[in-house]
Amino acid sequence: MATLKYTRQREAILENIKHRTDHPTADDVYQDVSKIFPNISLGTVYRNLSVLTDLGVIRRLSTGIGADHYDGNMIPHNHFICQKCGRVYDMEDDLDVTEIQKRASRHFKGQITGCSINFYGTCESCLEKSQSRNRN
Amino acid sequence: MATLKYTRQREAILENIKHRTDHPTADDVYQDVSKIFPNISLGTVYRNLSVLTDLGVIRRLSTGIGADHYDGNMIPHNHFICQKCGRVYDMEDDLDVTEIQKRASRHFKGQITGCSINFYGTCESCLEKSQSRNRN
DNA sequence: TTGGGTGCAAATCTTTTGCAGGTGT
DNA sequence: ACACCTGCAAAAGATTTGCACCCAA
Repeated sequence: MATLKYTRQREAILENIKHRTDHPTADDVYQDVSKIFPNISLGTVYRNLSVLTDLGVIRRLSTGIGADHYDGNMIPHNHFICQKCGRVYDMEDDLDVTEIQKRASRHFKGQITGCSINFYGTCESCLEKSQSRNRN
Repeated sequence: MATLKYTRQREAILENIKHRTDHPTADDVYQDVSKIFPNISLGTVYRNLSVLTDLGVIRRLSTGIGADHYDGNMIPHNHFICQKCGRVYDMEDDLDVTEIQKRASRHFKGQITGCSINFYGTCESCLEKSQSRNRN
């Protein structure tokens, strides 16, 4: 099997994701890491994001709006996706995904390894924007 | 505002989605509807799937694996997404999304209009396939 | 030394869009 | 007639991949 090999690029990418809380896209990470490695390529970023996701070190969030986002916070939590601006927010709910997953497994013949709960709507920031537009 | 106008293409697309239970992609629908309208274009299928989704007549499912899928069943239910084959399955769980959404709204300043719960893993069919491979 | 990793560019896949002509209402 | 819709094709956006060179182990 393939043995992972250390690279400064991969470290920088992981560092970047772990140290930010805004759920960046691959391109967001690329923009940031380019400041340290001006020659890094977007392909390398994509490859490493996939590797890190497969390792379970970071989490990929498919929002259904534009590019996938990535989350360095592996403590189980759910997300809100703004359908106006596409931004991803952490939810502070009391949903125990582990328990939900266990219950769902009882009625299902396949193997369930994960569960994600996404909320959709308009974020506070976008609500305010449309309110000020309506005042005109 | 734009008033909807009847077209045979749109009817055929809606018919197709409503009468199948396999959560087709835009291209799946295109393949099927092409049998009735050989000249229909993929663009028309995409446009109509968006219109119907916006109307709330069908539901768009973003799986994070390849193309979006569509669901003609508007009775609230959740989905399982096989990470091996990308297929989408209906879940028969007892999760009350309305209640979950209401509870989440209490801790959130934006406006929540929807919630989707996705389960991930390997479906029964793909489990069997990998079992038979291991016997070799 | 060698197999994984990188940068670059091309390719792929999915979805959107501009436009000219067609069609419900 | 007037919008809305369609087919076609090109464009756009996101992600993957082939390849030659590089580098950590």
